[in-house]
Amino acid sequence: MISEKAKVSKTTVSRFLNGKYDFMSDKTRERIQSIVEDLDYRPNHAARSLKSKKTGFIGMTISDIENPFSSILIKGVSDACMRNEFQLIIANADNSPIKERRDIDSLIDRQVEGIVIYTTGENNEYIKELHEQGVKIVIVDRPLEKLFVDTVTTDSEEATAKMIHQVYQAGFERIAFFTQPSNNIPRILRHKAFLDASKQYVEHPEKLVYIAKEHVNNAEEYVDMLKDYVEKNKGHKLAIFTVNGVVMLNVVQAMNILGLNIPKDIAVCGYDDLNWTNVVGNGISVIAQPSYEVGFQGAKLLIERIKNEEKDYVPKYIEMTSELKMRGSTQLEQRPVK
Amino acid sequence: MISEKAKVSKTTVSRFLNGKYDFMSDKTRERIQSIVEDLDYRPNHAARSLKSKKTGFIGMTISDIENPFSSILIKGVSDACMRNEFQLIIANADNSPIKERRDIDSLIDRQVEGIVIYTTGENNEYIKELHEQGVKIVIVDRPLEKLFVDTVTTDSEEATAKMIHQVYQAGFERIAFFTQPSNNIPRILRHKAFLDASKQYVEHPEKLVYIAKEHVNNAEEYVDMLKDYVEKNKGHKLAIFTVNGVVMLNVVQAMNILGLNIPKDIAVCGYDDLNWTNVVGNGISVIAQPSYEVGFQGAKLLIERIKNEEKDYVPKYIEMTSELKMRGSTQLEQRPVK
DNA sequence: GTGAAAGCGCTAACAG
DNA sequence: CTGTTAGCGCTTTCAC
Repeated sequence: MISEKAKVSKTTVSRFLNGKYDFMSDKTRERIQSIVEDLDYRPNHAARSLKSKKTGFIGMTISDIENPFSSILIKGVSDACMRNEFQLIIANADNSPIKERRDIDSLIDRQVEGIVIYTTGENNEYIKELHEQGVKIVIVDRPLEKLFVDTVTTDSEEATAKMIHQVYQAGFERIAFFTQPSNNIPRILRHKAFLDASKQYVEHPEKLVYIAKEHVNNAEEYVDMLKDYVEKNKGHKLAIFTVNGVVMLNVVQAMNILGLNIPKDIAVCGYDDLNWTNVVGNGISVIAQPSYEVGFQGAKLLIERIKNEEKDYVPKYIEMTSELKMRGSTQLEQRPVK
Repeated sequence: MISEKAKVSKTTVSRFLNGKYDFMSDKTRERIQSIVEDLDYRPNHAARSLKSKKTGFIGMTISDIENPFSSILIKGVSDACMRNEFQLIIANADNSPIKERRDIDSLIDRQVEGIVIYTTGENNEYIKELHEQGVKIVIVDRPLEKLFVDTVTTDSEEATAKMIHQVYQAGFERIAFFTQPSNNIPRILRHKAFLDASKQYVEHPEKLVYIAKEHVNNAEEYVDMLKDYVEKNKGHKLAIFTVNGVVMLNVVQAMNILGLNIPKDIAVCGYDDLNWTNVVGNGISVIAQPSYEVGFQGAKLLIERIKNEEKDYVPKYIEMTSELKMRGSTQLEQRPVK
């Protein structure tokens, strides 16, 4: 098509399209250029991929796209892809490990050159298998149990410990840990950090752990846990640490239902730094994870792996630092209103 | 590969892979089947696309993926795609019309079979051009000025009017409209609906319109607007209607800074039903848009268009009904705490 | 029922 | 500097 009009071979056109201008005269280049622009010509990606074995696709599986946490992570990944001329394909696992597996398969079918996995946490074996088969993978945010593959995550243990210490030292006498089942590493780490950090302030921190059901926004369940906590710890200055943003929202909601005030009745702190947290009460103290950076660095790492095929793979582990944003919710004295 | 092992031609294998079992004996079918399973064989999508002209890709551009509103819309689109065996490719325009254009181009380059556009609102001409060139497009959430192409959206005018009426009738004497520049249709519609509905309750509703800058979370700007509103309307029961969730968050934040109480000092209502809105104060009254459905129906419509090529294109316009969720923020008397 | 052959649109090796 | 040739992995005619 182009080649005919320009009276050159398609090889030359191909060269032009790939920017190999050294291999042709200026005149040829200009001639092709004008025709390409004239026709607004778009090379066919499928054909290109077929021949070159490079699709320019990167896949990403998301444990739950509805989680507000996900969007900023996606943005980081997406930006890193764009900058390197990769096109991102996203698959939403909807919190289902089965769907996650299917998603990964489907991405591989599409010949993605690498996969960014924000995992449900229950496909470790399968991911390992794929990695060993040579599928390029990077794990973001939620590490796998064994670090056999590149991973970018945040410092759950340190950040959690720091927050617990700060809140105890602010004068609160009990901190409860509101969490969900420990089916992924960050939760396990945060749980552990909570117990470790707490034991120097209270006798039985494990009694202060409340585990809510996963994937359910059940106000009642939280109301019950809250009641239990208040009852068993009467006469003390209470606080709650939430394992993630979903739990935090539920806790705040349950407190509203019970007419409990933050922080007068119970202080609240924890993950994540969602945009509403500085709008509730006098602001909730939160741990802000560098999610954009996690996504961006993760994808960058993956792209490096794709570009530089190395013989001996040594998995990289990058842990990014979270920031504590201390706000009104963890002060003993409530900030005067007005 | 497969064909060798099964001692049949690749034609037959191809037939098998495409489920054309009528064209082969049971024995052949079984033989191929077992080999395919053995080798865990995955057909190459690029090659398939090249020949068949069907990539099985659907593209989607998002005006701003960080907007919490986007994720649920994406989910709807994604689900509809999955169900029809399309793979979704997402591109984030980051609120930039220029990037949006590039994204669309890039998707077309990838030979997507159709594009779902959640537009920044400033590429109408270009979208029209593409549509006329035969690119399959569906517009979701934010309609274009002229409805020349399939569109799925919500009933902005009706919902806004309803909310305004309800709040005035609840006894509030002024409702301010906090918005952003009218660079997309829903905002224009909501603005219009606000003015229309308000004029039977106040003299100059246009004086109650406050336009914040776009894309900026500038607490100060909102604080200033808020002060202005309070000052100019002293002695009245005040309310605010927000054009979207971003504005709502900013308004609530600014009220916090000023120490203003919802709804005692000012009632707040508007778009959108973000998960935190029932956790602030006694809950904020909101308009809940059926975003998932908009995404799902939009993609479904697009897929129908892809599957049934028709001669004369008559654009469809689907308007879905939003739900008003009335909560504590618009009650004259504050619900007693505790 | 099955296969041979052609070709989708492109890139890469080799030749000139 | 440029073109010829082969072929990526699949589908699709057409022939047997």
